[in-house]
Amino acid sequence: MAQAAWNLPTWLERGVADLFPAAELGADQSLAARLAEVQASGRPLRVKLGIDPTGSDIHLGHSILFRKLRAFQDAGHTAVLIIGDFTARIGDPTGKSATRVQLSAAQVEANAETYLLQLGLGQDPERALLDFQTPGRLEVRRNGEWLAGMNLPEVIELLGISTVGQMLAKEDFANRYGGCTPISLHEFLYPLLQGYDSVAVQADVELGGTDQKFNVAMGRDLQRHFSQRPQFGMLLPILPGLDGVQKMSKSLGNTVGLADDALTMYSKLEKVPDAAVEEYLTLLTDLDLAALPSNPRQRQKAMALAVTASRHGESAALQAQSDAADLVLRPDADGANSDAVTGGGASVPDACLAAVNFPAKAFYLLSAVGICTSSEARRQIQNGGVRLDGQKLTDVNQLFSDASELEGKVLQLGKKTFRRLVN
RNA sequence: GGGUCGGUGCCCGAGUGGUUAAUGGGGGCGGACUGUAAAUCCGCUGGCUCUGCCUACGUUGGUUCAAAUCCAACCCGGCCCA
Repeated sequence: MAQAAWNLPTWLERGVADLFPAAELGADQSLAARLAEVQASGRPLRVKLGIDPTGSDIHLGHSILFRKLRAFQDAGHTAVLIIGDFTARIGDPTGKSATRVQLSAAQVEANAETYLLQLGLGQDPERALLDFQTPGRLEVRRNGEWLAGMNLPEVIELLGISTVGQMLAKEDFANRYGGCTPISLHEFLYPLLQGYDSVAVQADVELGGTDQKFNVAMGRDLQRHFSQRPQFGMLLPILPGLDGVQKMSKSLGNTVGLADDALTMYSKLEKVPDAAVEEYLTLLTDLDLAALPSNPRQRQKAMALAVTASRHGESAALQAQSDAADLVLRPDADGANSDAVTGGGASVPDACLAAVNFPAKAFYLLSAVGICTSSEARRQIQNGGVRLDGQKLTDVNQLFSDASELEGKVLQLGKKTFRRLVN
C-alpha cells in the first residue's frame, strides 16, 4: 500500500495531538484509508463530539474542538453533536478532583439551549462556529434519547464490558483513589455511557480533548462489543488559559468567552503569555505561522486580531485593536493624554448611573455601577488603581453630588476594567 | 454496621476558650517596571454609602461574661475491620 494513502489533508492534521489507532498499524486501519473509502462510496464520515451542558458559557478552550468539527463539516462530512443532557447529570469525573454536583433536568436543558445559540444556531454561517445550515452537515442529538430509557439488564451488560482494574487505570480515578478522595460508583458509569453514545450514533470518528482519551477509547471497546466498526479517536490539545499554564476553564477564571464583546476579547488575547501564543495561533486561527513576523509582540497581536475577527468580523476586530491601544495609553500627571482615554474607546461598555443614589462617595460609586464591591473599591482607590477620565482618584470619600458631573466620563479600575458612565 | 482520624476563608494549611475577619503559602487583584508580557519589587485580598455595623471556621443545639477552639446530636469524607 502506498505511503501516500496514510497522509492526511492539512485541514485535518493541524493541531491534532493524538490520533488513534495510529496509521502505523497498517494502511487499512488508518483514518486516511477510511477517508478514501468513504469518498469512494459517497457516504460522509460521522464525526461525533459530545458536550455536557453543565455550564452556560462556551469559551475558546471548547472552541478548538468545534473548529475541528467545523473543518470536517466544510469537507463534506456529518458532524454529530451530542448534547449530554443525560450524562451531564452524572458528571464527567475527568480532570475533577472531586465528585461533581448533579444538575437538574431543567438546568441542563437551559444550558443546552444557550450552548446551541453560542455555537451559531440561527447565525450567519460565516461567523458561526458550526454550520447549522447546509443540509446533512449537522445532527444534534441528546443522549437522553437512548440513555434515559435504558433498563437494568442493559446497564449490567454495559458494566460487564469493563473492569474495576481498567477503571482504576484511568488517571483521574487512580489519583482520587490513591489520594483518598471519594469516587462514587455511578462515576464509573460515565465512560461507559459516553462510549455507548458512539454506538448509538454509529460514529466513525470521535473528537475530544487529550484528557478524553480513556473515554474515547472506551467508545471503541463498546462499538466492538456491539459489532460495529470502532471509531477513530482524534484528540486535540487542551488550550491553556490566560495564565498560560493551567487549562482554560471557567472555574479557574482564565477564559475568553465566545460571548465576550470584541474589545474584551481582544484585550484579553493580546496579553496571552508568550509561551501560549503559538498554541493559540495553531489551534484558534488558520493563519500561516511561517508567514507571520517573528517579533513576539506582533505575533501576539496578530493572534488576538485573527481570533477576535473570527468571532466579531474583521472591522470590529480592528476597531477593538485600536480602542485597546487608546485605552491603555496613560495620561501624564497633568492629564495630557486624557483625550485618548476618554475619546478613543468607542466600545467601552456603558454603566448606567440611574442605579446610583446621589450624593455618592467614590467607593460607593464603583459598587453602584457594578465594577466591584464597595469594600474592594475602597482598597483599590487606596492602592491607586482607580481612575476617572484618566485622573487617579485618591480619596475614597470623594463626593459626587450629581449624575451630571459624571455623565460621559470613563471610570477605570486597573488596566483592563473600563465603564463609560451614562444616564 | 463497628473502630479510628478528619471537615477552617478561592485553594492548601496553622490555630485548640479571650487584642481573631482569624498566622503562613498558593492563587487573584492593584501599583512600579515592561512589550498592555515574563521576571522582580511593593500593597491589598469577607460584606456593607464604613469613624461604625453585619456575616464567617461541616450542620443544629448547649456550656460560658466570652467558642473556630469545650459538650451533644446530626451530616459528609479517609483509613482499618465486617
